[in-house]
Amino acid sequence: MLNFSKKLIDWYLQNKRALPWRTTRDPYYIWLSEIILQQTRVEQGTPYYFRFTSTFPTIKALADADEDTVLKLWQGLGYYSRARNLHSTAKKIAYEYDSIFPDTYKEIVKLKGVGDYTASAIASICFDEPTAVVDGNVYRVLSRIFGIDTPIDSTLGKKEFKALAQKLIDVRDPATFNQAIMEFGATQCKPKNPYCLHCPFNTDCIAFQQGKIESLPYKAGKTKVRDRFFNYLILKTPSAHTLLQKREEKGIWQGLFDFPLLESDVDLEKTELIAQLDLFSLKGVSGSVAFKSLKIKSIVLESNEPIIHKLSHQKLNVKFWVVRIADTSELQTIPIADFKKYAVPRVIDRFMESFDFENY
DNA sequence: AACCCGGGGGG
DNA sequence: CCCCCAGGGTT
Repeated sequence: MLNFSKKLIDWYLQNKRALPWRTTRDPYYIWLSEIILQQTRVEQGTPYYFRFTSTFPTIKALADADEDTVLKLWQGLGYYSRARNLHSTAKKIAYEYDSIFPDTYKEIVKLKGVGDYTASAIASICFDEPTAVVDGNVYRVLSRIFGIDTPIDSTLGKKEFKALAQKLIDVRDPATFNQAIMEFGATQCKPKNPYCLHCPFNTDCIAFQQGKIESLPYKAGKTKVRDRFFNYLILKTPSAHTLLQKREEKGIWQGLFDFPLLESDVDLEKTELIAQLDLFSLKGVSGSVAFKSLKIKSIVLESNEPIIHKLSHQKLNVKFWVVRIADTSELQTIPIADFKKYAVPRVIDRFMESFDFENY
């Protein structure tokens, strides 16, 4: 096509949104925005961008924070490894690179939590390096305009689209080109109901000409969702304390806190739960503590129906059980009033918003 | 190559 | 209900 880049950039200059990170080329802010925006819509990520830039105005401020503080600020955004890698990389840049952000794609892509897309975005936007970004928007725009049906979730597809984007990029202004193609995908060449009728490419676009807009981009993979059954035990002592435990192991919500969790293969009734509690243990002050060894006063299921919490590839069936126990020195309990200081999964935060600890 | 990792919103 | 979002890491 003749002058793809010029058409695209002309469209962009007329239609771009005023986004907060578009007022700077400081690699710290661009990097931060890119990490926040991974698999995340602009509207969802923007409040977090403001939160982070105001709490941590410099990369050193971020580096010097506790990981728990960073995770708390990230709470609710999901994909928490992004926050852990963000913090780890901030420390590295602050203390090994004297707070100087690396300035080439080759060096940037080595950073933890930074892949091909993010490195290309930072290198082009901050340092004018002509390396093409390929995100979900770019797949959509290129697959449609050029009529490419190679699966975007295949190795071949990734290579093919990267090469095409790299061929098309405007080496005179890669920063604008990269942002333009993403903006175009986000607001014009949308997944559903794109604005084809007044699209600057509608005479070129193969998908539009052939009526294939709905079927492109093509994805081969199918994500299968597995069912899990979570029983959270909300301990309550006479002094209004409860127990939160940090999730250290790999898996969902690593680094966040939650209540003692008994996972089962199926949904449990109260008698079944009590049977399984025989073998259940908690993280205690010194080693694990058998649930049986506690002085149980009552166990009450908070709501009859499990709360359904959907993740991309898991369907969580969550029940909250309130367990009144006697005071014990075996457990490092916290005042329930301190709950809000901890980074917790969304499903727990939401539950606690409408839960009255006093009633039990 | 396949799988894992959150949460929200649009249609 | 399904799909997608300024993807990256691990196995």
